[in-house]
Amino acid sequence: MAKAPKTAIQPTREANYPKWYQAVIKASDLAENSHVRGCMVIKPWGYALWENMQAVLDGMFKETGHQNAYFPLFIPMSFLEKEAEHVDGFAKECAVVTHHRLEPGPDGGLVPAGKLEEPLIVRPTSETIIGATYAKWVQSYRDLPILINQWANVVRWEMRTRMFLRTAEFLWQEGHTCHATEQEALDETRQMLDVYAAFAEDYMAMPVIKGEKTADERFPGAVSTLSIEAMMQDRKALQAGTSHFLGQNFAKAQEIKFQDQNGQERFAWTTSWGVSTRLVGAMIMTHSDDDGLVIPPRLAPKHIVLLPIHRSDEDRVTVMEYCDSLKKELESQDYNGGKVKVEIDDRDIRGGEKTWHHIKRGVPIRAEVGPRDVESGSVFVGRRDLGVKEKSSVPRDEFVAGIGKMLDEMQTNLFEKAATMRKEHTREIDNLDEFTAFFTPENTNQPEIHGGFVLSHFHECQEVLDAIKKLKVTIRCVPLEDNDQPGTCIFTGKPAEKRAVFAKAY
RNA sequence: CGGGGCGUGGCGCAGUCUGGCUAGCGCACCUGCUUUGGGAGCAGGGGGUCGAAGGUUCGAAUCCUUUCGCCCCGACCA
Repeated sequence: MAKAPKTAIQPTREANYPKWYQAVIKASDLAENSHVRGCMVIKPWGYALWENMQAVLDGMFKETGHQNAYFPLFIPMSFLEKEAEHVDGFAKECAVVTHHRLEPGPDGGLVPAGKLEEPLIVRPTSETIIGATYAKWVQSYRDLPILINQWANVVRWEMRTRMFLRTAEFLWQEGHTCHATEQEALDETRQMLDVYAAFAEDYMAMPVIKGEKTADERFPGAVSTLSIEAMMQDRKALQAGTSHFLGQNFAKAQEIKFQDQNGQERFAWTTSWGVSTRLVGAMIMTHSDDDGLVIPPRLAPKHIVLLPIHRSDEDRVTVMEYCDSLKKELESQDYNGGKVKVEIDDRDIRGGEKTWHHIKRGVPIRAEVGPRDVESGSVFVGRRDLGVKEKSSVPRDEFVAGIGKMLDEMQTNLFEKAATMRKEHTREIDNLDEFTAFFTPENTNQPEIHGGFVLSHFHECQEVLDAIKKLKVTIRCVPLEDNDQPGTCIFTGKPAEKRAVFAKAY
Protein backbone atom coordinates (compact mmCIF):
# COMPACT_ATOMS: atom_id res chain seq x y z
CA MET A 1 0.00 0.00 0.00
CA ALA A 2 1.53 3.27 -1.06
CA LYS A 3 1.48 6.14 1.36
CA ALA A 4 -1.60 7.90 0.11
CA PRO A 5 -1.50 11.62 0.78
CA LYS A 6 -4.07 12.74 3.30
CA THR A 7 -5.64 15.04 0.76
CA ALA A 8 -5.81 14.77 -2.99
CA ILE A 9 -4.98 18.44 -3.39
CA GLN A 10 -1.77 19.87 -2.08
CA PRO A 11 -1.26 22.33 -0.61
CA THR A 12 -4.49 22.51 1.36
CA ARG A 13 -6.67 25.62 1.49
CA GLU A 14 -5.34 26.44 4.92
CA ALA A 15 -1.69 26.03 3.93
CA ASN A 16 -1.76 28.14 0.78
CA TYR A 17 -5.05 29.20 -0.69
CA PRO A 18 -3.86 30.60 -4.05
CA LYS A 19 -1.79 27.51 -4.76
CA TRP A 20 -4.63 25.27 -3.69
CA TYR A 21 -6.89 27.08 -6.14
CA GLN A 22 -4.53 26.43 -9.03
CA ALA A 23 -4.01 22.84 -7.98
CA VAL A 24 -7.77 22.21 -7.95
CA ILE A 25 -8.13 23.53 -11.47
CA LYS A 26 -5.34 21.30 -12.64
CA ALA A 27 -6.45 18.19 -10.78
CA SER A 28 -10.06 18.59 -11.87
CA ASP A 29 -9.10 19.08 -15.49
CA LEU A 30 -11.06 22.31 -15.87
CA ALA A 31 -8.45 24.40 -17.64
CA GLU A 32 -4.77 25.07 -18.11
CA ASN A 33 -2.54 27.96 -18.98
CA SER A 34 -2.06 28.45 -22.67
CA HIS A 35 0.85 29.47 -24.82
CA VAL A 36 -0.54 32.97 -24.82
CA ARG A 37 0.21 35.09 -21.79
CA GLY A 38 -2.78 35.51 -19.55
CA CYS A 39 -5.05 33.34 -21.65
CA MET A 40 -6.27 29.91 -20.66
CA VAL A 41 -7.36 26.78 -22.42
CA ILE A 42 -10.72 25.70 -21.07
CA LYS A 43 -10.75 21.92 -21.21
CA PRO A 44 -13.82 19.80 -21.92
CA TRP A 45 -14.82 19.32 -18.28
CA GLY A 46 -14.51 23.04 -17.58
CA TYR A 47 -16.28 23.99 -20.77
CA ALA A 48 -19.15 21.62 -20.03
CA LEU A 49 -19.63 23.46 -16.75
CA TRP A 50 -19.67 26.79 -18.54
CA GLU A 51 -22.16 25.43 -21.08
CA ASN A 52 -24.46 24.44 -18.25
CA MET A 53 -24.19 27.90 -16.76
CA GLN A 54 -24.86 29.40 -20.16
CA ALA A 55 -27.90 27.24 -20.74
CA VAL A 56 -29.55 28.21 -17.46
CA LEU A 57 -28.74 31.90 -17.73
CA ASP A 58 -29.79 32.00 -21.36
CA GLY A 59 -33.14 30.54 -20.37
CA MET A 60 -33.53 33.15 -17.65
CA PHE A 61 -32.71 35.97 -20.05
CA LYS A 62 -35.28 34.74 -22.53
CA GLU A 63 -37.90 34.39 -19.82
CA THR A 64 -37.36 38.04 -19.03
CA GLY A 65 -37.89 39.00 -22.64
CA HIS A 66 -34.40 39.22 -24.02
CA GLN A 67 -33.09 37.98 -27.35
CA ASN A 68 -29.59 37.01 -28.38
CA ALA A 69 -27.63 38.75 -31.09
CA TYR A 70 -24.01 39.16 -32.01
CA PHE A 71 -21.86 42.23 -32.51
CA PRO A 72 -18.29 42.53 -33.83
CA LEU A 73 -15.16 41.60 -31.97
CA PHE A 74 -13.49 44.76 -33.22
CA ILE A 75 -14.41 48.29 -32.29
CA PRO A 76 -13.15 51.34 -34.16
CA MET A 77 -10.93 53.28 -31.78
CA SER A 78 -12.92 56.44 -32.29
CA PHE A 79 -16.02 54.78 -30.81
CA LEU A 80 -14.30 54.33 -27.50
CA GLU A 81 -13.31 57.98 -27.38
CA LYS A 82 -16.90 59.17 -27.28
CA GLU A 83 -17.63 58.52 -23.62
CA ALA A 84 -14.94 60.18 -21.52
CA GLU A 85 -15.19 58.10 -18.34
CA HIS A 86 -15.47 54.92 -20.36
CA VAL A 87 -12.14 55.66 -22.10
CA ASP A 88 -10.44 56.35 -18.78
CA GLY A 89 -11.63 53.04 -17.47
CA PHE A 90 -10.64 50.83 -20.33
CA ALA A 91 -7.93 52.53 -22.42
CA LYS A 92 -5.09 51.03 -20.39
CA GLU A 93 -6.17 47.49 -20.97
CA CYS A 94 -7.09 47.49 -24.64
CA ALA A 95 -5.53 45.21 -27.21
CA VAL A 96 -5.13 47.20 -30.43
CA VAL A 97 -5.13 45.94 -34.00
CA THR A 98 -3.05 48.17 -36.23
CA HIS A 99 -2.32 46.00 -39.27
CA HIS A 100 -4.19 43.58 -41.46
CA ARG A 101 -1.46 41.66 -43.29
CA LEU A 102 1.79 39.82 -42.66
CA GLU A 103 4.75 39.86 -44.97
CA PRO A 104 8.08 38.04 -44.95
CA GLY A 105 10.55 40.10 -42.97
CA PRO A 106 14.24 40.66 -43.65
CA ASP A 107 15.26 38.04 -41.08
CA GLY A 108 13.04 35.30 -42.37
CA GLY A 109 10.14 35.86 -39.96
CA LEU A 110 6.92 37.69 -40.59
CA VAL A 111 6.35 41.39 -40.12
CA PRO A 112 3.03 43.26 -39.98
CA ALA A 113 2.18 45.15 -43.13
CA GLY A 114 -0.91 46.91 -44.38
CA LYS A 115 -1.35 49.52 -41.68
CA LEU A 116 -4.97 50.26 -40.86
CA GLU A 117 -6.21 53.75 -41.36
CA GLU A 118 -7.95 53.69 -38.00
CA PRO A 119 -6.78 51.20 -35.39
CA LEU A 120 -9.33 48.70 -34.17
CA ILE A 121 -9.51 47.69 -30.58
CA VAL A 122 -10.50 44.23 -29.50
CA ARG A 123 -13.64 44.74 -27.43
CA PRO A 124 -13.06 44.96 -23.70
CA THR A 125 -16.85 45.38 -23.48
CA SER A 126 -19.33 46.37 -26.15
CA GLU A 127 -21.28 49.40 -24.93
CA THR A 128 -19.82 51.61 -27.63
CA ILE A 129 -20.33 49.44 -30.68
CA ILE A 130 -23.72 48.25 -29.57
CA GLY A 131 -24.76 51.77 -28.65
CA ALA A 132 -23.72 53.01 -32.07
CA THR A 133 -25.80 50.26 -33.62
CA TYR A 134 -28.81 51.04 -31.46
CA ALA A 135 -28.56 54.65 -32.57
CA LYS A 136 -29.38 53.46 -36.09
CA TRP A 137 -32.20 51.24 -34.91
CA VAL A 138 -34.01 53.74 -32.76
CA GLN A 139 -36.14 56.46 -34.30
CA SER A 140 -39.41 56.26 -32.44
CA TYR A 141 -40.61 55.33 -28.98
CA ARG A 142 -42.22 52.42 -30.82
CA ASP A 143 -38.74 51.00 -31.42
CA LEU A 144 -38.20 50.67 -27.69
CA PRO A 145 -37.33 48.87 -25.59
CA ILE A 146 -34.47 46.95 -27.16
CA LEU A 147 -33.64 43.95 -25.02
CA ILE A 148 -30.59 42.16 -26.36
CA ASN A 149 -27.92 39.89 -24.97
CA GLN A 150 -24.80 38.57 -26.60
CA TRP A 151 -22.58 35.64 -25.67
CA ALA A 152 -19.06 36.59 -26.55
CA ASN A 153 -15.41 36.76 -25.70
CA VAL A 154 -13.75 39.97 -24.64
CA VAL A 155 -10.16 40.98 -24.06
CA ARG A 156 -8.76 43.05 -21.23
CA TRP A 157 -5.01 43.30 -21.12
CA GLU A 158 -4.67 42.86 -17.39
CA MET A 159 -1.40 43.23 -15.54
CA ARG A 160 -1.89 40.12 -13.53
CA THR A 161 -4.06 37.19 -14.43
CA ARG A 162 -5.50 34.22 -12.56
CA MET A 163 -7.31 31.34 -14.17
CA PHE A 164 -11.04 31.98 -14.46
CA LEU A 165 -10.90 34.94 -12.07
CA ARG A 166 -9.07 37.27 -14.37
CA THR A 167 -7.79 36.19 -17.75
CA ALA A 168 -6.77 38.44 -20.61
CA GLU A 169 -9.45 36.91 -22.78
CA PHE A 170 -12.61 35.67 -21.15
CA LEU A 171 -16.02 34.41 -22.12
CA TRP A 172 -19.12 36.18 -20.91
CA GLN A 173 -22.51 37.44 -21.76
CA GLU A 174 -23.31 41.10 -21.97
CA GLY A 175 -26.85 42.35 -22.01
CA HIS A 176 -27.48 45.74 -23.53
CA THR A 177 -30.87 47.31 -23.28
CA CYS A 178 -32.30 50.56 -24.36
CA HIS A 179 -35.43 52.18 -22.92
CA ALA A 180 -37.72 55.16 -23.36
CA THR A 181 -37.87 56.06 -19.70
CA GLU A 182 -35.50 56.27 -16.80
CA GLN A 183 -37.73 54.17 -14.57
CA GLU A 184 -37.92 51.38 -17.11
CA ALA A 185 -34.14 51.29 -17.39
CA LEU A 186 -33.78 51.32 -13.61
CA ASP A 187 -36.24 48.45 -13.33
CA GLU A 188 -34.31 46.51 -15.95
CA THR A 189 -31.06 47.05 -14.10
CA ARG A 190 -32.54 45.74 -10.90
CA GLN A 191 -34.36 42.88 -12.61
CA MET A 192 -31.14 41.53 -14.10
CA LEU A 193 -29.34 41.80 -10.79
CA ASP A 194 -32.11 39.68 -9.32
CA VAL A 195 -31.68 37.18 -12.14
CA TYR A 196 -27.97 36.91 -11.37
CA ALA A 197 -28.62 36.53 -7.67
CA ALA A 198 -31.17 33.81 -8.31
CA PHE A 199 -28.75 32.00 -10.57
CA ALA A 200 -25.93 32.25 -8.06
CA GLU A 201 -28.01 30.98 -5.19
CA ASP A 202 -30.30 28.45 -6.86
CA TYR A 203 -27.84 26.93 -9.31
CA MET A 204 -24.36 27.68 -8.05
CA ALA A 205 -25.46 27.20 -4.43
CA MET A 206 -23.53 30.35 -3.70
CA PRO A 207 -25.10 32.91 -1.37
CA VAL A 208 -24.67 36.49 -2.58
CA ILE A 209 -25.28 39.99 -1.34
CA LYS A 210 -27.07 42.30 -3.72
CA GLY A 211 -25.83 45.83 -3.51
CA GLU A 212 -24.89 49.05 -5.16
CA LYS A 213 -21.30 50.02 -5.85
CA THR A 214 -19.89 53.26 -4.51
CA ALA A 215 -18.71 55.87 -7.01
CA ASP A 216 -15.09 54.71 -7.06
CA GLU A 217 -16.06 51.12 -7.86
CA ARG A 218 -18.62 52.01 -10.49
CA PHE A 219 -18.43 50.83 -14.10
CA PRO A 220 -16.74 53.53 -16.19
CA GLY A 221 -19.53 55.57 -17.70
CA ALA A 222 -22.35 54.21 -15.56
CA VAL A 223 -24.68 56.25 -13.39
CA SER A 224 -24.98 53.39 -10.97
CA THR A 225 -23.59 49.90 -10.79
CA LEU A 226 -25.27 47.06 -8.96
CA SER A 227 -23.44 43.87 -8.14
CA ILE A 228 -23.72 40.55 -6.41
CA GLU A 229 -20.90 39.81 -4.00
CA ALA A 230 -19.97 36.38 -2.72
CA MET A 231 -17.61 35.25 0.01
CA MET A 232 -14.95 32.76 -1.00
CA GLN A 233 -13.54 30.20 1.41
CA ASP A 234 -10.55 32.41 2.16
CA ARG A 235 -13.14 35.00 3.26
CA LYS A 236 -12.30 37.34 0.45
CA ALA A 237 -15.07 38.85 -1.62
CA LEU A 238 -15.64 38.12 -5.26
CA GLN A 239 -17.84 40.24 -7.48
CA ALA A 240 -19.85 37.63 -9.31
CA GLY A 241 -22.05 39.71 -11.55
CA THR A 242 -22.85 43.32 -12.36
CA SER A 243 -25.78 45.25 -13.70
CA HIS A 244 -25.30 48.86 -14.74
CA PHE A 245 -27.74 51.69 -15.08
CA LEU A 246 -26.05 53.82 -17.73
CA GLY A 247 -28.52 56.69 -17.59
CA GLN A 248 -28.30 58.72 -20.76
CA ASN A 249 -24.50 58.84 -20.78
CA PHE A 250 -23.99 56.45 -23.64
CA ALA A 251 -27.14 57.54 -25.40
CA LYS A 252 -25.83 61.09 -25.48
CA ALA A 253 -22.33 60.07 -26.52
CA GLN A 254 -23.71 57.97 -29.36
CA GLU A 255 -26.87 59.84 -30.16
CA ILE A 256 -29.42 57.19 -29.37
CA LYS A 257 -32.43 59.45 -29.84
CA PHE A 258 -36.11 58.92 -30.46
CA GLN A 259 -39.32 60.87 -30.78
CA ASP A 260 -41.76 60.30 -27.95
CA GLN A 261 -45.56 60.22 -28.09
CA ASN A 262 -45.62 64.00 -28.18
CA GLY A 263 -43.16 64.30 -31.01
CA GLN A 264 -40.42 65.46 -28.67
CA GLU A 265 -36.89 64.24 -29.43
CA ARG A 266 -35.39 62.46 -26.41
CA PHE A 267 -32.29 60.52 -25.51
CA ALA A 268 -32.81 56.90 -24.62
CA TRP A 269 -31.88 55.30 -21.31
CA THR A 270 -29.58 52.31 -21.44
CA THR A 271 -28.39 49.47 -19.25
CA SER A 272 -25.77 46.79 -19.49
CA TRP A 273 -25.18 43.69 -17.40
CA GLY A 274 -22.84 40.76 -17.47
CA VAL A 275 -21.43 37.63 -15.91
CA SER A 276 -18.35 35.80 -17.10
CA THR A 277 -16.34 32.61 -16.85
CA ARG A 278 -15.29 34.12 -13.53
CA LEU A 279 -18.36 32.32 -12.21
CA VAL A 280 -16.48 29.06 -12.67
CA GLY A 281 -13.77 30.45 -10.40
CA ALA A 282 -16.42 31.54 -7.92
CA MET A 283 -17.89 28.06 -7.92
CA ILE A 284 -14.49 26.49 -7.32
CA MET A 285 -13.68 28.78 -4.43
CA THR A 286 -17.10 28.45 -2.84
CA HIS A 287 -17.46 24.69 -2.68
CA SER A 288 -14.26 22.84 -3.43
CA ASP A 289 -12.27 21.16 -0.69
CA ASP A 290 -8.84 19.67 -0.11
CA ASP A 291 -9.73 16.66 -2.24
CA GLY A 292 -10.57 18.75 -5.28
CA LEU A 293 -13.51 20.22 -7.08
CA VAL A 294 -17.06 20.07 -5.76
CA ILE A 295 -19.76 20.83 -8.32
CA PRO A 296 -23.31 21.71 -7.28
CA PRO A 297 -25.53 19.02 -8.84
CA ARG A 298 -27.64 21.49 -10.79
CA LEU A 299 -24.58 22.54 -12.79
CA ALA A 300 -22.76 19.24 -12.98
CA PRO A 301 -22.04 17.90 -16.48
CA LYS A 302 -22.48 14.42 -14.99
CA HIS A 303 -24.49 13.66 -11.87
CA ILE A 304 -23.47 10.09 -11.26
CA VAL A 305 -20.54 7.99 -12.22
CA LEU A 306 -20.99 4.25 -12.01
CA LEU A 307 -17.84 2.40 -11.10
CA PRO A 308 -17.99 -1.26 -12.06
CA ILE A 309 -15.83 -3.58 -9.97
CA HIS A 310 -15.06 -6.99 -11.36
CA ARG A 311 -12.31 -9.54 -11.40
CA SER A 312 -13.28 -12.43 -13.61
CA ASP A 313 -14.75 -12.13 -17.07
CA GLU A 314 -17.83 -13.78 -15.74
CA ASP A 315 -18.24 -11.09 -13.11
CA ARG A 316 -17.56 -8.50 -15.71
CA VAL A 317 -20.51 -9.57 -17.78
CA THR A 318 -23.00 -9.58 -14.93
CA VAL A 319 -21.66 -6.37 -13.39
CA MET A 320 -21.77 -4.56 -16.71
CA GLU A 321 -25.28 -5.76 -17.43
CA TYR A 322 -26.30 -4.50 -14.03
CA CYS A 323 -24.60 -1.16 -14.65
CA ASP A 324 -26.13 -0.74 -18.10
CA SER A 325 -29.64 -1.34 -16.88
CA LEU A 326 -29.06 0.80 -13.79
CA LYS A 327 -27.80 3.59 -16.02
CA LYS A 328 -30.97 3.40 -18.12
CA GLU A 329 -33.19 3.49 -15.06
CA LEU A 330 -31.34 6.43 -13.59
CA GLU A 331 -31.42 8.29 -16.87
CA SER A 332 -35.16 8.01 -16.98
CA GLN A 333 -35.41 9.93 -13.72
CA ASP A 334 -36.26 13.62 -13.84
CA TYR A 335 -33.95 16.10 -12.28
CA ASN A 336 -33.74 19.87 -12.47
CA GLY A 337 -35.91 20.18 -15.56
CA GLY A 338 -34.03 17.47 -17.40
CA LYS A 339 -32.89 13.93 -16.87
CA VAL A 340 -30.27 12.50 -14.58
CA LYS A 341 -26.91 12.32 -16.34
CA VAL A 342 -24.96 9.13 -15.80
CA GLU A 343 -21.59 7.86 -16.90
CA ILE A 344 -20.18 4.37 -16.57
CA ASP A 345 -16.44 4.48 -16.05
CA ASP A 346 -15.27 1.10 -17.26
CA ARG A 347 -11.71 2.11 -17.96
CA ASP A 348 -9.24 -0.61 -17.17
CA ILE A 349 -7.44 1.16 -14.37
CA ARG A 350 -7.20 0.56 -10.65
CA GLY A 351 -10.35 1.13 -8.68
CA GLY A 352 -8.81 3.57 -6.25
CA GLU A 353 -7.30 5.68 -8.94
CA LYS A 354 -10.58 5.75 -10.77
CA THR A 355 -12.49 6.79 -7.67
CA TRP A 356 -10.06 9.61 -6.93
CA HIS A 357 -10.23 10.76 -10.51
CA HIS A 358 -13.93 11.48 -10.08
CA ILE A 359 -13.55 12.89 -6.59
CA LYS A 360 -11.03 15.41 -7.87
CA ARG A 361 -13.30 16.35 -10.75
CA GLY A 362 -16.23 16.91 -8.44
CA VAL A 363 -18.77 14.44 -9.79
CA PRO A 364 -21.64 14.69 -7.26
CA ILE A 365 -22.32 11.00 -6.78
CA ARG A 366 -20.17 7.91 -7.16
CA ALA A 367 -21.84 4.55 -7.20
CA GLU A 368 -19.71 1.42 -7.00
CA VAL A 369 -21.14 -1.76 -8.39
CA GLY A 370 -19.46 -5.08 -7.75
CA PRO A 371 -20.56 -8.72 -7.75
CA ARG A 372 -21.76 -8.41 -4.16
CA ASP A 373 -23.98 -5.47 -5.04
CA VAL A 374 -25.34 -7.30 -8.04
CA GLU A 375 -26.19 -10.23 -5.84
CA SER A 376 -27.89 -8.15 -3.17
CA GLY A 377 -29.50 -5.77 -5.65
CA SER A 378 -27.81 -2.70 -4.22
CA VAL A 379 -25.20 -0.06 -5.00
CA PHE A 380 -22.44 1.38 -2.85
CA VAL A 381 -22.91 5.13 -2.87
CA GLY A 382 -20.56 7.99 -2.08
CA ARG A 383 -21.49 11.66 -2.16
CA ARG A 384 -18.99 14.36 -3.04
CA ASP A 385 -20.24 16.70 -0.33
CA LEU A 386 -19.64 14.06 2.34
CA GLY A 387 -16.41 12.43 3.50
CA VAL A 388 -14.56 10.17 1.09
CA LYS A 389 -15.18 7.18 3.32
CA GLU A 390 -18.77 7.99 4.21
CA LYS A 391 -20.09 5.51 1.69
CA SER A 392 -23.07 3.31 2.21
CA SER A 393 -24.92 0.47 0.59
CA VAL A 394 -28.30 1.47 -0.81
CA PRO A 395 -30.90 -0.85 -2.34
CA ARG A 396 -30.98 -0.30 -6.05
CA ASP A 397 -34.67 0.62 -6.28
CA GLU A 398 -34.35 3.07 -3.46
CA PHE A 399 -31.29 4.63 -5.07
CA VAL A 400 -33.03 5.07 -8.41
CA ALA A 401 -36.26 6.38 -6.94
CA GLY A 402 -34.48 8.74 -4.58
CA ILE A 403 -31.81 10.05 -6.89
CA GLY A 404 -33.50 13.38 -7.55
CA LYS A 405 -34.00 13.89 -3.87
CA MET A 406 -30.41 13.00 -3.12
CA LEU A 407 -29.12 15.51 -5.64
CA ASP A 408 -31.47 18.15 -4.26
CA GLU A 409 -30.22 17.43 -0.78
CA MET A 410 -26.67 17.83 -1.89
CA GLN A 411 -27.50 21.09 -3.65
CA THR A 412 -29.16 22.41 -0.49
CA ASN A 413 -26.37 21.13 1.68
CA LEU A 414 -23.76 22.97 -0.37
CA PHE A 415 -25.72 26.18 -0.18
CA GLU A 416 -26.20 25.84 3.57
CA LYS A 417 -22.53 25.11 4.09
CA ALA A 418 -21.56 28.21 2.14
CA ALA A 419 -24.19 30.32 3.88
CA THR A 420 -23.01 29.17 7.29
CA MET A 421 -19.44 29.92 6.37
CA ARG A 422 -20.38 33.41 5.28
CA LYS A 423 -22.47 34.01 8.37
CA GLU A 424 -19.64 32.98 10.65
CA HIS A 425 -17.35 35.50 9.06
CA THR A 426 -19.72 38.41 8.67
CA ARG A 427 -20.28 40.94 11.41
CA GLU A 428 -21.61 44.38 12.05
CA ILE A 429 -18.90 46.62 13.43
CA ASP A 430 -19.49 50.07 14.87
CA ASN A 431 -16.04 51.28 15.81
CA LEU A 432 -12.81 51.69 13.97
CA ASP A 433 -10.56 49.78 16.37
CA GLU A 434 -12.60 46.65 16.05
CA PHE A 435 -12.74 47.16 12.30
CA THR A 436 -8.96 47.47 12.09
CA ALA A 437 -8.39 44.44 14.28
CA PHE A 438 -10.76 42.35 12.20
CA PHE A 439 -8.83 42.99 9.01
CA THR A 440 -5.33 42.69 10.46
CA PRO A 441 -3.75 39.25 10.09
CA GLU A 442 -2.13 37.86 13.21
CA ASN A 443 0.94 36.72 11.38
CA THR A 444 2.05 39.31 8.88
CA ASN A 445 4.99 37.30 7.61
CA GLN A 446 2.88 34.70 5.93
CA PRO A 447 -0.36 35.08 4.06
CA GLU A 448 -3.10 33.73 6.24
CA ILE A 449 -6.83 33.40 5.94
CA HIS A 450 -8.43 36.13 7.98
CA GLY A 451 -11.10 38.82 7.97
CA GLY A 452 -14.42 38.40 6.23
CA PHE A 453 -17.34 40.71 5.57
CA VAL A 454 -17.93 43.70 7.77
CA LEU A 455 -21.10 45.76 7.74
CA SER A 456 -20.38 49.26 8.93
CA HIS A 457 -21.93 52.67 8.58
CA PHE A 458 -20.02 54.94 6.29
CA HIS A 459 -20.17 58.34 4.74
CA GLU A 460 -19.00 58.14 1.16
CA CYS A 461 -15.89 60.30 0.82
CA GLN A 462 -12.16 60.16 0.12
CA GLU A 463 -11.32 60.02 3.82
CA VAL A 464 -13.01 56.64 4.11
CA LEU A 465 -11.25 55.30 1.04
CA ASP A 466 -7.86 56.39 2.39
CA ALA A 467 -8.58 54.76 5.72
CA ILE A 468 -9.51 51.38 4.32
CA LYS A 469 -6.79 51.34 1.69
CA LYS A 470 -4.18 50.95 4.40
CA LEU A 471 -5.91 47.77 5.46
CA LYS A 472 -6.23 46.58 1.86
CA VAL A 473 -9.95 46.59 2.36
CA THR A 474 -12.48 47.76 -0.20
CA ILE A 475 -16.12 48.72 -0.10
CA ARG A 476 -17.80 45.85 -1.87
CA CYS A 477 -21.25 47.32 -2.05
CA VAL A 478 -24.04 49.01 -0.18
CA PRO A 479 -26.59 46.25 0.35
CA LEU A 480 -29.96 46.93 -1.21
CA GLU A 481 -31.90 44.92 1.33
CA ASP A 482 -32.22 45.20 5.12
CA ASN A 483 -30.15 48.33 5.24
CA ASP A 484 -32.38 51.12 6.55
CA GLN A 485 -30.90 51.83 9.96
CA PRO A 486 -29.01 55.13 9.99
CA GLY A 487 -25.90 55.48 12.13
CA THR A 488 -22.52 57.13 12.37
CA CYS A 489 -19.65 56.68 9.92
CA ILE A 490 -16.98 54.78 11.81
CA PHE A 491 -14.23 56.53 9.88
CA THR A 492 -15.34 60.16 9.89
CA GLY A 493 -17.94 60.38 12.63
CA LYS A 494 -20.37 61.91 10.17
CA PRO A 495 -23.98 60.78 10.06
CA ALA A 496 -24.48 57.85 7.72
CA GLU A 497 -27.67 56.51 6.25
CA LYS A 498 -26.55 53.02 5.42
CA ARG A 499 -24.05 50.33 6.09
CA ALA A 500 -21.69 49.03 3.42
CA VAL A 501 -20.05 45.65 3.06
CA PHE A 502 -16.31 45.96 3.61
CA ALA A 503 -13.96 43.15 2.64
CA LYS A 504 -10.69 42.23 1.06
CA ALA A 505 -11.45 41.30 -2.48
CA TYR A 506 -10.33 39.56 -5.63
C1' C B 1 5.04 48.51 -14.20
C1' G B 2 7.58 47.82 -8.81
C1' G B 3 9.20 43.70 -5.28
C1' G B 4 10.23 38.33 -4.80
C1' G B 5 10.82 33.44 -6.94
C1' C B 6 11.47 30.03 -10.89
C1' G B 7 12.67 27.87 -15.92
C1' U B 8 16.61 20.54 -15.92
C1' G B 9 12.49 13.85 -19.74
C1' G B 10 4.81 14.24 -19.57
C1' C B 11 4.46 16.25 -14.18
C1' G B 12 7.09 17.52 -9.56
C1' C B 13 12.01 18.29 -8.13
C1' A B 14 17.72 17.56 -6.76
C1' G B 15 22.28 19.11 -8.78
C1' U B 16 24.12 25.51 -9.78
C1' C B 17 27.14 28.77 -4.20
C1' U B 18 32.66 25.62 -4.41
C1' G B 19 32.76 24.28 -13.34
C1' G B 20 34.98 17.97 -14.42
C1' C B 21 33.00 10.56 -13.65
C1' U B 22 28.02 8.17 -19.17
C1' A B 23 22.82 14.61 -15.88
C1' G B 24 20.04 12.09 -11.09
C1' C B 25 15.41 11.12 -8.10
C1' G B 26 9.92 10.54 -7.27
C1' C B 27 5.43 10.16 -9.97
C1' A B 28 3.57 9.07 -14.80
C1' C B 29 4.57 5.89 -19.25
C1' C B 30 5.84 0.77 -21.77
C1' U B 31 6.64 -4.88 -21.02
C1' G B 32 6.17 -9.24 -17.93
C1' C B 33 4.63 -11.78 -13.54
C1' U B 34 1.82 -11.37 -9.11
C1' U B 35 -2.29 -8.78 -6.83
C1' U B 36 -7.46 -7.08 -7.07
C1' G B 37 -14.12 -3.74 -3.07
C1' G B 38 -9.70 0.16 -4.14
C1' G B 39 -5.19 5.98 -5.13
C1' A B 40 -1.00 -2.04 -5.66
C1' G B 41 3.94 -5.15 -5.44
C1' C B 42 8.30 -7.01 -7.86
C1' A B 43 11.42 -7.12 -12.15
C1' G B 44 12.86 -5.09 -16.67
C1' G B 45 12.56 -0.82 -20.12
C1' G B 46 11.85 3.92 -23.19
C1' G B 47 12.34 9.09 -22.90
C1' G B 48 15.90 14.90 -21.28
C1' U B 49 21.77 18.05 -23.34
C1' C B 50 19.55 21.29 -18.56
C1' G B 51 14.24 28.29 -21.42
C1' A B 52 17.09 30.89 -25.67
C1' A B 53 21.45 33.44 -27.68
C1' G B 54 26.37 34.89 -27.10
C1' G B 55 30.92 34.65 -24.13
C1' U B 56 34.93 32.68 -20.59
C1' U B 57 37.38 27.70 -20.27
C1' C B 58 41.00 21.91 -21.97
C1' G B 59 35.94 21.26 -20.07
C1' A B 60 29.60 24.82 -18.63
C1' A B 61 23.05 22.75 -16.22
C1' U B 62 26.85 25.07 -13.01
C1' C B 63 30.71 31.31 -14.13
C1' C B 64 29.69 36.19 -17.16
C1' U B 65 26.43 39.15 -20.60
C1' U B 66 21.96 39.66 -23.11
C1' U B 67 17.16 37.92 -23.86
C1' C B 68 12.37 35.21 -23.59
C1' G B 69 8.73 33.07 -20.57
C1' C B 70 6.10 31.61 -16.15
C1' C B 71 4.46 31.97 -10.95
C1' C B 72 3.59 34.76 -6.30
C1' C B 73 2.91 39.66 -3.81
C1' G B 74 1.58 44.90 -4.98
C1' A B 75 -0.93 48.80 -8.13
C1' C B 76 -5.50 47.94 -11.64
C1' C B 77 -9.61 45.10 -12.78
C1' A B 78 -15.40 40.82 -14.31
